[in-house]
Amino acid sequence: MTQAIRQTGGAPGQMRRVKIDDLARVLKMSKSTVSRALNGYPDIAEDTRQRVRTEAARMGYVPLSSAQAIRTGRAKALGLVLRVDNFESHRAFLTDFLDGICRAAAEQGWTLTVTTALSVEDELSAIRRLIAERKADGLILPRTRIGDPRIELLQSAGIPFVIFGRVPDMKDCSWFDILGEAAFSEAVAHCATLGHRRIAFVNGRSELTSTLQRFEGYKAGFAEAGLPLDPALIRSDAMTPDEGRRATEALLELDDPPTAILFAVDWSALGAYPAAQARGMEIGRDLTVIGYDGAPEGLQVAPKLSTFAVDTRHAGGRLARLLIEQIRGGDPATLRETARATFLRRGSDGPPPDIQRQT
Amino acid sequence: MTQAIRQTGGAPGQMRRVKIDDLARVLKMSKSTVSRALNGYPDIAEDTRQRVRTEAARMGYVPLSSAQAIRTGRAKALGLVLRVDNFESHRAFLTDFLDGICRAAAEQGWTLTVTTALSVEDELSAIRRLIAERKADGLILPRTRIGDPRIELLQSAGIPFVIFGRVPDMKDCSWFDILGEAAFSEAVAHCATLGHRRIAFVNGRSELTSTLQRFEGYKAGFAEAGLPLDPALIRSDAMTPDEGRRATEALLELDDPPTAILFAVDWSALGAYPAAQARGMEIGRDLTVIGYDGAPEGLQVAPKLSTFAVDTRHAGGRLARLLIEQIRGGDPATLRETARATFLRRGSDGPPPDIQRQT
DNA sequence: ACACTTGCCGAAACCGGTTTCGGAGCGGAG
DNA sequence: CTCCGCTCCGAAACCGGTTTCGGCAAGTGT
Repeated sequence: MTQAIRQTGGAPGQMRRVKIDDLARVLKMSKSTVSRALNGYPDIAEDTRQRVRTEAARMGYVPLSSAQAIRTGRAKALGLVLRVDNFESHRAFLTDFLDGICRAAAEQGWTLTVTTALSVEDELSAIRRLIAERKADGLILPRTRIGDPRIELLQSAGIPFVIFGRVPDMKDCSWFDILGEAAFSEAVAHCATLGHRRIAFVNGRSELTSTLQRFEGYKAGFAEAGLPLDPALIRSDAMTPDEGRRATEALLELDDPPTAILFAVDWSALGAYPAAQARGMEIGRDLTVIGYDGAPEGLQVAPKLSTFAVDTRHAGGRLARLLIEQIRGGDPATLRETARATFLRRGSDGPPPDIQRQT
Repeated sequence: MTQAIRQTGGAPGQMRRVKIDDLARVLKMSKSTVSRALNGYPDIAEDTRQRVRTEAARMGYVPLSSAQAIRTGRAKALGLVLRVDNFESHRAFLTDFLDGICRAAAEQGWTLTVTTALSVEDELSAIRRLIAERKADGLILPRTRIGDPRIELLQSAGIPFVIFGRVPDMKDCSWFDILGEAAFSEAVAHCATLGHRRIAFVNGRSELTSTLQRFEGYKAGFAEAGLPLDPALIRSDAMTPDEGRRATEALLELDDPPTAILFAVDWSALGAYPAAQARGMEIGRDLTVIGYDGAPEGLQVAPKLSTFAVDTRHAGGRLARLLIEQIRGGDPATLRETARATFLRRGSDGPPPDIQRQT
């Protein structure tokens, strides 16, 4: 790969950029021909196109994206606004997620512009700024909430966007999502097969759409297993280990406590460990715990946390591709994809104590 | 704040952008006057400037950054390439770091373009791409390594950059850094004051410049305290809990084991907990452990990890400001800043067992 | 009253690309 | 031989800003 050729008489450090006029001059062609050749216009002879391509590569020509942007209206940049106020949230998955987006974007010559926000208003104004300056041609919306204001904003502004999650009654929305409901009905089925009958559920923050879906899966699992649903075994709004611990304690103090607890979030499932330990219970033997997310922290506890792993990198990649497709004119309603979380059975689940005694 | 006024006869959803010509027409001025008024040129009457400013705000005019970029050569974007291969690395600090950068950048109307990389070559080519397309006017380099190839690349390309860390003999480099050496000499002094004499040090990945600096601080602390340095008490390349655990085990198996262990990285300090537990030792009483980073995971263990907290958000903010300053023409050699980590005394440190018995 | 600044603004060039439009050159049909 | 259509390319307009340059009007000195 011989590229980035040293410029003629440039100063040693500060070598000048190769621009399209330079390329055209060397090729003895007009710059319009060069541009059209590079951009795949059909009215350019294949032979000419090849000559342009190779010379461009030899001279290390890279079009200035901002110059293209002004005419094409596309900055070839994706936008991502991260909420950093809810202290935990992404963290563990963030690098994977970003990597997935960036790789997929880079493949097509796109980049990612990120911004952070501390509140809803902050988030919306960040989005507005991004699109006003055209720092992004479209947006990826993580953590969709019920009645998400970002969606309304973007739809009314006519800006392409794709959401990580699903919104129920929303037309003209593109999305990628992990089927949380499938995971939790599978989790219930798994526990039922092991012999559990009292299976609790500790859900996450209730304004998120994913929370709703996971709960649906939990209920569907009970229906399929033919088990009765007990409202006392259902908690929500636990996102942290601390909240998970308190939820676990409350559940274990019931007259008829659960033998298995399903957590919508790994991070809160970690709170079950100190709670169980405090009561002299051993997780995996006296109490089954299953999480969701595939957080690496689940490997640091003993026994290791059984969980439904989400391929966040893959999700990021798919989201980026869907969004680019949409920006290029694809119909949002057809740009939808889902994937399943994969169950990682590790040490924190097993048959309930009464079954164990029988054997 | 009445902004984003509805356009004249635009379609309901797709309202048109206000461009500088629109603004000029409404103001009955030439667009060059408008531009110069907005950009603070001195040859514009103050009265005119005010009229332009208020009308711009009223109409919700935001200049198209890519259009400005083509003439000014500045995209008003900072670049950040994240290494995501070394599985841990940023993670816990990433959102804070990003937030710091984004807030500081946004204050001045700048944005952040991020890319990920899985290897050194990947990293360098990502940087090249960013600057070739001018997706970034300058770069922030986190995690500086000894003989960092990114620095050479950027210096020879004449691209502004600022490093999070310090490089010893490097001229014309701008940086922000936390004084790791100060933290570790303080840590040694703290332990010595508590009565410890055998104070071990478990350092991080040896190719990082910060690793070197923390070790310098450790040595300086011994010199100041008048204690003898024992090479047997010094380990390195521990970045994960697992590596931290193994290092701790090795240290505790010495004939004359340490009574305190200083870790260059919180994440590896967490490994001391299972190691101590396995030997029936209680951290904070039988063994003093002090970390560095201020990772939130340190709050999830018992006793809570004493550590030197780094304000990563602040670091990001300062880095962004220094870089913008440099892009605007500031001299890199003068754009340098450092800050100190603050010791958070929690539960994992205390006097050594022999002292405790005496009292 | 006259030249000479000075303050302030408009016209036009420019940045680096993309896209429209028209036309030269050529082959085949009539 | 002419006319037509097709292929392929160049000239020029264009995108939305910034910056240079020059000129008009008012103010100043004499």
